[in-house]
Amino acid sequence: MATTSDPQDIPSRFDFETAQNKIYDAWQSGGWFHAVVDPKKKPYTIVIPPPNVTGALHLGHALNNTLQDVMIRMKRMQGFNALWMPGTDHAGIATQARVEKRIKDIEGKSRHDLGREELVNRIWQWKEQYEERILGQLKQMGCSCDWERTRFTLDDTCAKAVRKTFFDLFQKSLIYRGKRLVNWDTHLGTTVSDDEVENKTVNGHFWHFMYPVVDPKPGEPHHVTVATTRPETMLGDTAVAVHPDPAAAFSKVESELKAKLKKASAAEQPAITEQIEALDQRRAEMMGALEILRDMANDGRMLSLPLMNREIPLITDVWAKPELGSGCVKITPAHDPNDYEVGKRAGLPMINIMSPDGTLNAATEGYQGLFMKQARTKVVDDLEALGLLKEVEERAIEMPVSDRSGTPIEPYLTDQWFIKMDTLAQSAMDVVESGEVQITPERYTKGYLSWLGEKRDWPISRQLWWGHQIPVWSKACTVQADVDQLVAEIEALKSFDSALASIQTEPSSETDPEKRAQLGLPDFTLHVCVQDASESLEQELQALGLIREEDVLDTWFSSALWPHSTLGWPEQTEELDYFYPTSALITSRDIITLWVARMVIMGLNNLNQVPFTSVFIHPKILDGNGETMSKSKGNGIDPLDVIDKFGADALRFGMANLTTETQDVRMPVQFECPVQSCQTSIPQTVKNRVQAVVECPKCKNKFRTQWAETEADLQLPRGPVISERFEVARNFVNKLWNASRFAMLNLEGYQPAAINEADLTVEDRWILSRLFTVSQNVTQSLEGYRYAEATRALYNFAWDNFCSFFVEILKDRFADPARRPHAQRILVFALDQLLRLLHPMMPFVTEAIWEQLNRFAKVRGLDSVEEASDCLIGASWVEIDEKWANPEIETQFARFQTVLGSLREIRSRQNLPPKKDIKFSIRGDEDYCESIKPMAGYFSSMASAELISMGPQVEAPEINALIAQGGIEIFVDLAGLIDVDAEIKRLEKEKLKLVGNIGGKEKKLSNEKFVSSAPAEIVQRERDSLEQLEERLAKVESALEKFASS
RNA sequence: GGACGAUUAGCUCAGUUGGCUAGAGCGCCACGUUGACAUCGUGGAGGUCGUUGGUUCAAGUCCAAUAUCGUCCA
Repeated sequence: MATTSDPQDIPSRFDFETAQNKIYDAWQSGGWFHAVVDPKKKPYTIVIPPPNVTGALHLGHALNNTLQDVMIRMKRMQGFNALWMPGTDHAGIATQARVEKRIKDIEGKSRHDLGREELVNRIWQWKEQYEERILGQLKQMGCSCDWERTRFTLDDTCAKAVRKTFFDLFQKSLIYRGKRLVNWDTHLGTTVSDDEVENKTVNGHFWHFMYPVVDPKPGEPHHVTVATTRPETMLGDTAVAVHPDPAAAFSKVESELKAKLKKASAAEQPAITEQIEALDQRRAEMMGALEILRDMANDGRMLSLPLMNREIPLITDVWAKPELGSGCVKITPAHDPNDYEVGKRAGLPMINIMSPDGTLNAATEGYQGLFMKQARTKVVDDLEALGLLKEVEERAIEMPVSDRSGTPIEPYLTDQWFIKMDTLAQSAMDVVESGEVQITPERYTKGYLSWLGEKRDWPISRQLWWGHQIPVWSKACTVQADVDQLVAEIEALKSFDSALASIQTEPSSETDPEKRAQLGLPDFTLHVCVQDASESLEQELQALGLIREEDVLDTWFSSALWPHSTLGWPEQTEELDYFYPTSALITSRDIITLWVARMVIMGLNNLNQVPFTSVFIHPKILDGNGETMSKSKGNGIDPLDVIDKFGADALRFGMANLTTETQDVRMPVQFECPVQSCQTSIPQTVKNRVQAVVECPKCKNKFRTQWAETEADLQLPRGPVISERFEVARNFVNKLWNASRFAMLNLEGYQPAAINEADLTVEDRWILSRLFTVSQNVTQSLEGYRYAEATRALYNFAWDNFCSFFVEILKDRFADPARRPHAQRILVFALDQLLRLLHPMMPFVTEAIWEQLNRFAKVRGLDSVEEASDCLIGASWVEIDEKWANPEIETQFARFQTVLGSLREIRSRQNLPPKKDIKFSIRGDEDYCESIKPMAGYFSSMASAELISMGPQVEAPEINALIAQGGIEIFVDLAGLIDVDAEIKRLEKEKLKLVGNIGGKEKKLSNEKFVSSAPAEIVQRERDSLEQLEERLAKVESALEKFASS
């Protein structure tokens, strides 16, 4: 940014590196980001989707935050009290896993070596470091967040909201504790939610085992065969199931296959027919045996579970599929979701065979201490030794894997806290169905509704240390009398207050009293939930022997409160009153259910008001291969690298430019050679993106990537990963900068004054009319989240209208002292408006130009002049009076553009140097010529062409080049210049094209149906167009004849 | 298995309620640099709109199948 007042010193490139920090500081010190409650203004609020403190921001964040800032800046300029609430998320499991791994890698210590307090301390240190980095990245991008309000999902304000909410739901009995089969991450030692589990297809085996039948009767088999992909779970088997009605099951499968066959295409049919035949054969072979097994089950026959010397029943259950395997299925209720359901239906015991660390527990006798994988080998070997292994099949199996640690998930039966979802989910469905909350693009509402529609209870406890610890103190009570006594004791406590503490009794999950007695299980567990951190009550409860729940809450619990917790809830702050509900939520689609739905639920529960009225779901950025970008793949782009190379404005404009409604976007990425003199772009491939060191194919120097680890590799310079897709935007920034530079260079002697409408030239009216259209378009597009449309409108206007025509025309006018003052005023006004429109997308360069414009033309305007605001960020949004919309002027200007284009084309095809002056004439009707007249002078300045005559009777020069279009003919006098061959070639080509077009039109118009059915105006348009084409053809033909005869 | 999206120029993408010769940027070709900009200017080449059927006077656009890719859910 030039600080001198001499416009000559403005550099021809925008120095964004220097400008960005300076401008950002100025915005901050100007207090532009801080929104204070002001009843006189309308609020506009966005809460940031808080980035996880797990690591630095990636390009997806850059996109997400750009879109928010664009909206906030526009609304701010429109006069709204715009608040963008920033903050970060503690991201429970993700962050803890990350820090634990780091400590393990560097110090070789586990979390248990450190202890809870120390580990949490370490994570706080990590958080401080990454939060600073993340917020720094947002600032570099130009985000205008209200930093004074920055929140963290684990800070005191959020903690208060969490405890209040938990207490409220607990009191309403919407939170409960229960035994459930959960996804267990053995590496991290915690439950993970379904959403944190990824299913992978891997090559595995399908083992067939034989379980001996106890005392088989004559005619009954001595063994039952079961098959499994997880042999080790057999140690926890409590039954084997067979279908209660095999015949019915077979017919059902058969009729399904037949139905499918009917619908199937010819290509698919043979395969299905084959399946039906196989089924028939199988039925014939197996039906008898299955029926015997079914009868045995009904008769209460027992099986002997090998290795464990336990007897387990043969039962009937529909989960057993006669069409698969042996038709029998082993049931392990504590370690498989489907078996769990069977176990519940049949009232089977549920034997947990695993410890939290993933080793087998005492229930497995000889297998205790082995990891599941080791146990698998041993179980298979042992069964084989007993002669009970029948067969091993190779097979692709689905394996659930933890997102966070990459270890296989073990289904595990354990006590967890849940939120009951039925009424809560319904409330969140209602507000979307009624349109109170609107999701854009609309198609995402379907997923939102169907997910909520399942109303699955939400498991909220996590066996972690990093997070909000569950505020519940519990104690087991052997019998009811104990419960009553304990409740009385609690209620008698000095600090007890029924408004602040709520009591729940949880009956044992073991419903059989005898078994409870046998296993020494209590009848009840008493839970006390304490609303606010109250040291005295907590101590008194502990004195009574109650122990605080060690688990923490799912990280999404605190995120769900984000729109109101950040505004101070549960305190009734004036901010909450004023800024809530927020206006828009802008986020990515993968967290619609995890986050968006839950915010709606919690907002409604806590405030009886939706958290936001509009949700925009933006696209995802994929790499050139269509894969999602991620650091673990090596195809991730650091927004800071893009900013370094192209500037923050280019990053932002580029991001907005690819935000269309329908599509995810592919962004091919490259390494950039870090050698200053080289900077070659090296396309990323699946191969080179995982290498630690890459060699530049051009300069042969090596550079390191994110994978570099060895001392030697780390010595190499780093090669950033960038994408050339930001070049367009960078060039656009530069174009704007230079057009503005042109303006500054021509503002000497500028005198502000209102513009007299009568003085406006055609091009002035044209640019005003365009400005009106574009500003409308941009405003409407952005308000509908159609960012790409807005960028296109701005790009085309700024480049094609403003720079290529308006500024070019002004060059001529600036040369004339009489016309200069007016030209200056209109240019200053147009630039002023353009800057405002571009500011939300490209805040830095527009602010830099604004500052210069203020230096040379602080007072400006159209109908009246006034002093412009010091900062563009605080300027008002563009509102052009509709009176300037002028279609006639746009048509008139288009004629000028056509003539100019024709001249350039002739020049190009005749190979005439740009500076070579030419003379030309136009033959056309009066009206046309009249409309060209005011701009006739610009043909000289813009095409070095002099208009020598114009009118209906103009004679063609003896030797000429011709272009006929739009009902006129343009003749360029080429005496002594002409390249006849080029001219003939060109004319013939045009003739060919015209003949083709005319043929098409004639055919269309001779079609009786078209003429009679199509709207009259469409038919007329076709007729006019045909007439014009024919006219043009006649002119081209006569020109050709002339060359032929000469 | 279900839901949703995509398929248009070599590449990345636009294309409103069906209606003039389907657009842009990059890349490519030709020409051009002594005052806004070579991160530029001027001109040009390049597309049977995935495939097949249907509706219509008229289909890139609507409908139905189908193929391929992607995302989410099971």
